[in-house]
Amino acid sequence: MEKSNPADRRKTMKKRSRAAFSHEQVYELERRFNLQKYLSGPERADLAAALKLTETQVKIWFQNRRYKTKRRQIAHELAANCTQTMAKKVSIKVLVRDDRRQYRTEELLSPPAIPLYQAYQYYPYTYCFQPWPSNMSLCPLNTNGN
Amino acid sequence: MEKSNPADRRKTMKKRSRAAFSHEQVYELERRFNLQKYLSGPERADLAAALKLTETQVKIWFQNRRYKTKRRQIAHELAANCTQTMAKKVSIKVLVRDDRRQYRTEELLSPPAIPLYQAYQYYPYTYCFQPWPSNMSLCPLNTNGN
DNA sequence: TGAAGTGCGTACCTCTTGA
DNA sequence: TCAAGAGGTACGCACTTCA
Repeated sequence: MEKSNPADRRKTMKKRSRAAFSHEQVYELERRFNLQKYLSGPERADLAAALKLTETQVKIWFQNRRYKTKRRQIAHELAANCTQTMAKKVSIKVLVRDDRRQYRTEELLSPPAIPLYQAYQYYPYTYCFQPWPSNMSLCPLNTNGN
Repeated sequence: MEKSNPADRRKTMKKRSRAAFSHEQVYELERRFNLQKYLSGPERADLAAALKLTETQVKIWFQNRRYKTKRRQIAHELAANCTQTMAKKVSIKVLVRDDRRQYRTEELLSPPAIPLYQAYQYYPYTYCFQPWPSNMSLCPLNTNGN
C-alpha cells in the first residue's frame, strides 16, 4: 500500500518530509511497545486516533521499533557470545610454578588479539506472520516454519 | 510464491494435474479443519508431513475449505433471511369469515411469486489478516479494522 | 467436483535514504 | 537521528479454470 514511485513523487513535487513525532507521542508509543510488540488492526486504529497519527505512521513506527530492538538485541547477543568465546579461549598464564616466576612483566601486558565487539550480523529470514504473544519479547525463530 | 505464468507452463509441458487426495488425507484434513480453521506454519508443516502432502497443498486445501464453508454459510444465511422476510410478507388469507367461505379452491393454489432460495451473494471484501479464534465458525467482519 | 491458478490487498522484514 | 521509501516474502480472500 501507498507505494508511490519516484516519478509520481517528482510530478507532484511532494518532497519527503520526516514528521518528527512529539515527545508525548513517542512516549505513548514506547509505553505501548513495552506492553506489546505488535498491534492488531483495531488497536492500531485506536492508538493512531489517540495520538493524532495515521494508522500507517503507527504501523511504520512499530516496524522500525521492532527492527531497532532486534538489531540491538543481536548486537548484545553477539557481544555476549564473543565475551564467552573469549573467556573460553583465554589461556591462563601460570605465573608461578614450583616457586619460580614464569614470565617477565612485559610479557604479561600484551593487548588481546581479538576485539571484544564484532560487527553484528542479522539473523537469516525469520518471517513471523502471526503476531507472537504479547508476553514474548521478540519473535522466536521459525514461528511460521519458514 | 509459485507463480508460474502460462508461457512457462507451456514450455515445460507440465500440464495442470489435479491431484485427487486420498480418503485418508481428506478425512484427516477435514478432522483438523473442524478443530481449527487456520494452521500456523509449524502446524501446517507437521500436518503436511503426516499426510505426505506439500505444505502448499495443505495451505491451499485450507484456503479452499474456508471459502467453501463461507459460501455455504452465506447461502444459508441468505436463505434464512429470505424465509424470514417471506414469512413477514406473506399475507394470510382469511378463508372463512362470518361463517362464509371467502375464496374459491383454485384461488388458493397459486404458486408463490418469489423463489425461496435466491442466488447467494458474497459479502464485500472482508479481509481477515489475523486468524480468527478457533471457536469462531467464520471470520467476523472488520477483524482487522479495514 | 475440487485442487490449483490468478490477481489483488496487507502485513512483516531488511536495508537505505535524506531532511 | 529516525520516519519513511523501496524491495522482497508470505498469507488471506474472491473468483475462475479444467482435468
